[in-house]
Amino acid sequence: MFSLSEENYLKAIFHLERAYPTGVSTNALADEMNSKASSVTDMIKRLSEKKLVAYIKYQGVKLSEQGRETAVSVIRKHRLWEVFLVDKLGFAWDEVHEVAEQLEHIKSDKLIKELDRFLDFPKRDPHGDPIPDSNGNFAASNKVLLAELNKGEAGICIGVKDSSPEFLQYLDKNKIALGQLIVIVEKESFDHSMLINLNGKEFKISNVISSNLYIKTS
Amino acid sequence: MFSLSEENYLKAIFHLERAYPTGVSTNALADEMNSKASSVTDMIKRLSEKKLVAYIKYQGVKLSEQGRETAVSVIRKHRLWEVFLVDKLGFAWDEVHEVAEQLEHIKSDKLIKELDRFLDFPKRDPHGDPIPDSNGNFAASNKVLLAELNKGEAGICIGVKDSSPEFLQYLDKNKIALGQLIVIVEKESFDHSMLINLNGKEFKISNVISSNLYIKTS
DNA sequence: TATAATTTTTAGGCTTGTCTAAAAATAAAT
DNA sequence: ATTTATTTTTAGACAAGCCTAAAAATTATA
Repeated sequence: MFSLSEENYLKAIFHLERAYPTGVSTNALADEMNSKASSVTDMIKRLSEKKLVAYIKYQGVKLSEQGRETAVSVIRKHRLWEVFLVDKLGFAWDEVHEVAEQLEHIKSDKLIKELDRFLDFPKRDPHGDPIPDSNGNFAASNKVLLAELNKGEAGICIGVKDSSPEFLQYLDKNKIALGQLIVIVEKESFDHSMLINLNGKEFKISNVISSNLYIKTS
Repeated sequence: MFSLSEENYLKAIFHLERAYPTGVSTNALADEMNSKASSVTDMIKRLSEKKLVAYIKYQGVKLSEQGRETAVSVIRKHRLWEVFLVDKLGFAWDEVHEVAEQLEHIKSDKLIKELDRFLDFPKRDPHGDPIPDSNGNFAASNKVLLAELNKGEAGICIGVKDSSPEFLQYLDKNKIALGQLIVIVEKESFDHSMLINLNGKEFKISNVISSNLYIKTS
């Protein structure tokens, strides 16, 4: 069993490994954890002693197999709880993160197994992020950012990159929900803004928006 | 906001106050918390500085109004989660305690409000213990121990005093569930064992059993 | 390639929550 | 009413996690 703090560090390293494939830097982790570099060095040493990460001084950290398993299990729990909060308790998708941050640390295999069943084995959380299965495997998804599509192309919105309340509320306000078909009517080459069609209604969005929406095209 | 440890101490003090109305002793608390008397003294000092308990050296502790509120709120959360685990996730009543011990510390007013609604505002947990309302009030109940009844009397089983897995499994095995009508056919004055009638079947139980079953007679 | 800037680590300190061992206070017993 | 036993508190230590400030290592720049 690992502490709450250890689990949070592992989760952060997991998320940062995509951006830092050669090793997650101390400062990047400190930034992600809202802590100081010295605290990160301390924790990394502890995680390294427990064989949860591979650590070489001045070269950042990588998760070990066991570290990855633990991180993914926490992410699985986080996302299942998010589904619970939205589907069963009526939370909005911008309200779930903080509570799920707490619930993800509850330790009980049976609880997660039964929760998964109770929720009917969901594959994605309310923000469209994939829920890893109990073996730690993520469903492969051919998602692409809306910003990468061109005029005339279309696809279904399947997730958000930025899941801040501000962005999610913007989407709610403009009736952009997961599952929504989006057709690109025009694309401005200068600022990369787009004119999109949602259920017959045309709507203009900036590149900031299109760079934070995941689309399934196939 | 209080720490996990502080919440657990407040909860323990709350439960012990019934047995120690003049003040909960350091040793009793240490015993309940599975810790040492010196640790308890330390924590009591911290709780006292935060005005959660009234503490006089060598005379034990009592909860302040704020301490009681906090303890009751934790108990409310514990019992609501127990209902969730049994009613929604299919846990047995002897499997819920450990998980509820973790879930009771999740901090979110909205979560508890919505959970309560989702569970249809339950009044009792799976062991028959009352769930305090959001103002901290317990429903008054005229429950009595089965052991206190005499030959010829009858009542409905509404709760357990001992909620250990061993006792709960004993009850399951012998088909004694909450809501069950129990009639006392005979009572042995020597060892206080009883012959009881459950749905027409007669069954003998010792005083240990009857002293741990709550009955509603009215 | 030396120097400057940045990143990372070390050193030392703080709080929470725990412990053991010893001292002090209270309660029990002769 | 002393002595004995028990309970409670104090003193001092320790680990986890965090911090600041300073030193060391690395990277960038002139």
